[in-house]
Amino acid sequence: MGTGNGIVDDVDRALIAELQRDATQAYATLGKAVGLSAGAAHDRVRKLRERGVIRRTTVDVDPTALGRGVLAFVMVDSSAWMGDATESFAAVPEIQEAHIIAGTASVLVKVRTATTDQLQDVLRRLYTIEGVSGTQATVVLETFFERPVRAD
Amino acid sequence: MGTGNGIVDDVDRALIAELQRDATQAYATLGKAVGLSAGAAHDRVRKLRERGVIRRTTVDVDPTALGRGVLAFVMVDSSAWMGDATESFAAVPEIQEAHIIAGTASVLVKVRTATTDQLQDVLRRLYTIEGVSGTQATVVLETFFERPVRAD
DNA sequence: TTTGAAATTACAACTGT
DNA sequence: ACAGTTGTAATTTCAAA
Repeated sequence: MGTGNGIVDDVDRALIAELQRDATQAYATLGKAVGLSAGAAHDRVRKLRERGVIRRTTVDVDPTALGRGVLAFVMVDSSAWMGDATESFAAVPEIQEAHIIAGTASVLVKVRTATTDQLQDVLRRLYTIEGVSGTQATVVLETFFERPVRAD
Repeated sequence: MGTGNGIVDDVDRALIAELQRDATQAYATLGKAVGLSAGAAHDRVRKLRERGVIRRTTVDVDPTALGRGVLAFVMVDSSAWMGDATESFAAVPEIQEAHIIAGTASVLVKVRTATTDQLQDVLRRLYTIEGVSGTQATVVLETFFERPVRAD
């Protein structure tokens, strides 16, 4: 069960850490950083992708530059089981993450909007999801940091 | 003030959306997807990087495969101003994100550990940060989705 | 599984429009 | 600001250990 098929050794972890830092670097550079030839580094990274350890190569953007300067976390209380409400939350583009949480029957969502007015509008739309009985929004004043999952 | 220097037009947004989906694709492919030549696409992406709109190219990993299968959000209450406690939180490797939030003097952190025992240990270490007076941990049972910031 | 080399392909800079 | 060209550099495949 789970995705954890196969073993991720220390070299794999070092490769992943390097790729998290900069996925544009050449395999020769990458290999040198972990003590491997370019070809060997290429092979291991390919396998990490095949096995799903590396899910994708992507870019990190500045949310403010894209008009998503307001960040908030919203607790969504519900009167029913929300286990298969994925699509309902995914349909709201401003929602970046959605998690089912322990405790009360709730979903925790991470929301990014341009303004607080738009945040309010997202809350309104959350109430249209079946089973949703309440929301508690927490607005972020300053982000200390957001970083990749530690690989080592 | 802010990072939002210059304009991000619709073509830039389309480029970013494509790169978020797959940053390994060639500039020729990327250009075709948005109706640009390879060189023009390359030019615009370079400028987006220079301006800091694109912060870095990185890889998304499966947390479980790296032994970070337990996800929790922790509200950290404090008796003092936490405005310059960045380093204290950054020093805890299991903390993936840390944000100052409105309302009470608090920090919201996103934590990933292998086990709930390790989560407990992180909570213990949080209490060693000066000014921290309490924590409320919320464990995630299931993640619906985690996706990039919407570019369009 | 790694290395090393060869063929393919993409990158990155320049020029012209 | 975009397209086309070109030299340079990287990727990717393959044979061999």
